[in-house]
Amino acid sequence: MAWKFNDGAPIYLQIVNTLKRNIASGAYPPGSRLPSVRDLALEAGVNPNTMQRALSELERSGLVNSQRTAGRFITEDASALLDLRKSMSEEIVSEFIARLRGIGMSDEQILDTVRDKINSEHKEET
Amino acid sequence: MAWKFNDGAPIYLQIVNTLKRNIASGAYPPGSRLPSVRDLALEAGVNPNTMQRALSELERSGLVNSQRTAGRFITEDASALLDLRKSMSEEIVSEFIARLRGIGMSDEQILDTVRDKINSEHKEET
DNA sequence: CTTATTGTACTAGGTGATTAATACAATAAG
DNA sequence: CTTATTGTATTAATCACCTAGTACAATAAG
Repeated sequence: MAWKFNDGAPIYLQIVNTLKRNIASGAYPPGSRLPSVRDLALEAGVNPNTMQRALSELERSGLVNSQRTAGRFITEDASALLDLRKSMSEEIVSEFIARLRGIGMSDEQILDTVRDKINSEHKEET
Repeated sequence: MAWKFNDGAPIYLQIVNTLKRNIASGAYPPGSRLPSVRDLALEAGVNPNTMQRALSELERSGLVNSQRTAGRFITEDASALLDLRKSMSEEIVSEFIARLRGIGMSDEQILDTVRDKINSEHKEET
């Protein structure tokens, strides 16, 4: 089934984020082989060129490396993966706090909001 | 000085968000008059048409109303502003939690991360 | 060796976003 | 009344993104 592309941002950038997320979460383990460009494109429901472009971006960041005819592989570099995870959460948290402050919320309110949200979801155990 | 446009999302959508943020935070008080389309475009560093498009979007959501030649005004509807603030924070928090969960973080880790981030910033009082 | 698969490159076309340059009616301000 | 300002509409041109289709060299698999 095709992946979901929400905002108006370029699809290839959204794909990059999705792939990064899958790498950071371990869904694509270190050293594992990625599906081929064509298969990934089919899976995502986009043109192979678009997927190729997204993968080229990942290449530049060193998270994956391509071996001409054997396929693409996730880096074995454990520290790179730790860095990825850390930098991603850093960015996500910073952006989150900045956004809520931007609409006039205090730090206490921000923390409370997160706590409430998590707790309210845990209550929904029917 | 021109506004900052980060991601690859369409500028007019980013402008809509910026304006919503300014309304939600009270930077643009209820009933107050917005700068003209041309002035806002100049301030944001975009073409007047782009600003016009963003403002038309805001119009549809009922947050502002235009009076032909007198200018544009923020709605006086206090409840609409409360709703805006609430829905914006709802969306921001939901997206935030989903993102961190997406890279494999537990709810406890998420809460800790926010707490740490806020506390670490408070330490920086030279 | 033969063949299928892989990453990669290239051209072309369509679409939407953005800019540019005007133009106009309504009206607040003088 | 006259004038400047306002929101709004229109047309055209440019650019990035996306899709489509094709092609090629390298190599793993048979």
